[in-house]
Amino acid sequence: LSHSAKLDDVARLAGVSPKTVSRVVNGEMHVRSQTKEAVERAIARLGYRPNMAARSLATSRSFLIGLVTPHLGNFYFHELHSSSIRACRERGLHLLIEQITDVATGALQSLEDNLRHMRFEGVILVPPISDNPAVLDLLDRLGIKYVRISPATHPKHGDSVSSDEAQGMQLLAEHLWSLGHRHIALATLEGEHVSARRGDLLRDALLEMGCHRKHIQSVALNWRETALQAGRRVAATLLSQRKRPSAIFGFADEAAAGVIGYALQHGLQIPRDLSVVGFDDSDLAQSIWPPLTTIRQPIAEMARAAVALLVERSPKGKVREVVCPVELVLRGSTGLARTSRT
Amino acid sequence: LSHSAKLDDVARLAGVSPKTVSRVVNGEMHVRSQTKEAVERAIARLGYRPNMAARSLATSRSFLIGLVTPHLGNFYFHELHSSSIRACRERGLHLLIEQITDVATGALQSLEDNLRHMRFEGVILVPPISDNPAVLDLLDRLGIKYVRISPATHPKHGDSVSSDEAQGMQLLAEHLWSLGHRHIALATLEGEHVSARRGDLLRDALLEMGCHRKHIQSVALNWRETALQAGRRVAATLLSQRKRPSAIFGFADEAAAGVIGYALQHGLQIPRDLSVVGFDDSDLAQSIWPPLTTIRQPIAEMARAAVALLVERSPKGKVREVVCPVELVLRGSTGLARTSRT
DNA sequence: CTGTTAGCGCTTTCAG
DNA sequence: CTGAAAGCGCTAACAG
Repeated sequence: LSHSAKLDDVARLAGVSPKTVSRVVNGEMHVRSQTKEAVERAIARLGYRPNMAARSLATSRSFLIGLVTPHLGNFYFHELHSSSIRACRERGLHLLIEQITDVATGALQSLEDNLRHMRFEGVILVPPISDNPAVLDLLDRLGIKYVRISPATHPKHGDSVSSDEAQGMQLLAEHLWSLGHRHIALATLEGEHVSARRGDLLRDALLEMGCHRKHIQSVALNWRETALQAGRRVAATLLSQRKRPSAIFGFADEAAAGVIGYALQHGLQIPRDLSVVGFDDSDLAQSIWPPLTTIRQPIAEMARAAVALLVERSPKGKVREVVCPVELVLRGSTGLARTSRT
Repeated sequence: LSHSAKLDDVARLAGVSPKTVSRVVNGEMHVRSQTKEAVERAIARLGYRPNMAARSLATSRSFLIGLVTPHLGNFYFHELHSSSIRACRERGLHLLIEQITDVATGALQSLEDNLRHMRFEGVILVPPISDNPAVLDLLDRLGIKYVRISPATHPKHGDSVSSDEAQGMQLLAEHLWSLGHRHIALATLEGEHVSARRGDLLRDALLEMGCHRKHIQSVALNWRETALQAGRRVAATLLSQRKRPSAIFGFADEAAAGVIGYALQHGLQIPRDLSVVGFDDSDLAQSIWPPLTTIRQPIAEMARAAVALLVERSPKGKVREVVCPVELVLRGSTGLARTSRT
């Protein structure tokens, strides 16, 4: 097992030409199974592994996928990152994470540098970057394929993979409504992207169900604070009102956890006095008490779909939009609404 | 701005030889500033970017650093990952994350495949993988440089970067002791690695301070549940005892948060009835209520040190062990111990 | 200080 | 079904 056997070494040992070895390695057909076996034996004996750089140079492929993501360490992002790594590996590709904190400043230039340097075969855009026009333009200009995860704006602008957010919000609305909740508060994120959109979708679903517009209250949170803090702040605001909502939706599980934390601490019982729902089905959802009723999106599946879109050539400029089903996960944070109070 | 200008194109436009361009690109000296400027102008005009693959092939360098990490999405790991990415970028390297969930099964083989395929220039080992003998052996066998983050076992086995855990535990012990705490419980993780070691260090510090051995109670948690859940479970156990500790240490902020959550929910006030301390100074520490007294380790600095160790050749097989200082972060989760109770 | 030559390890033509 | 030649874009080693 020499320190690094080359293709030629394998060829010599197997008594064939380099090209034949290459064929076997790349799984091309038109190789007699007998020679193929001989080559495979030689490969095994020498512990041969193709040299990525050489292969890249010859094929002008990079075998690299980029993941452009903000600097956020919560469940959703982590899950998306690791699922993407796995999805790439399944196809013999490698994933490089390009973290871009601040789209405003020189970060965009630095992203451009990296994109041109790495020659990614495709790029996955994580929200809210999937809605960032500057990044979209950059990619278009560089002619790099990309797929947008859960975009909320610029429809038909590139391939995308989303979960069925509308369906999720519908499920949540039905669930809360059926429990008798009529005063519902929505904590969403400000800006133009999925999390922000969730509030609208939930409101629409509730209105359609017959909920009074005035009984739906929404609070837009900013990105400065952690979702947990934001949740606490929202709870503080909402629960100090004379007329309190009987249920609160948090744009993410972390926010919902913040709401619960604040409520418990101030003597409310959940779900007796307040129902809380989240989004993501993160590990937190099961870890806190009471465990969170929430919506699960199939992140691993979404990552796999994204890589597939990148790899499989799109049919003649057709924009492809994959939508994955979501699931309502019922847990202990929701219960019957108590008879209305002042 | 052609779609991909090569070194030769730049050379032609600048009226110099390819080698000279190469020199400029790689910042070698011995280039007259006049020619250098001409080359730089040509590079700018053509939007030239070196081709990684070609460069790799020629230099037999990969410009790639691997980060071997378990599948864990909490603050510590996220911070370590993104800090490492940045640290690599600062040196013109790229970081590839190799996630290895289950060291037992074929994961080790798959890791070997990847390591040999990618030809990393070095590998960063995240705990508890930094203590995994199988992985260490593999790396030694493949002759790949590595640096262990916060190893707890196999001392002197490769370069390492740690935070000064003993100092951290000392600070925590002093803090709790000075507040009058005499019955202290330690929630640690089972196994042989940093988090497990913390309990011992804290116990030692407390003993030295004069704490009765019998008044230090420790609970070892397993990896099955989330840290938050583990924290809740520990709290449930400890707080149901006749003789309750007046302070609890959680091996990580998440665990401490679990303790706090459980305690609040069961009518205890913090820190009036119970003081809680954590480790990491994660975002959670500031987000929950009361905010957590904890130890901060300088993760970004540690990542930078790790990359530095990988890049700068070690002096003649000397094992280098970098230890970074930690910091006690005082917040609201600790307070004076109440006069002892039954 | 600058240029020339050769080749990194693989894959692509294009012939057998 | 298999092989020979040429080259991907860059840099090493040597010359000048």
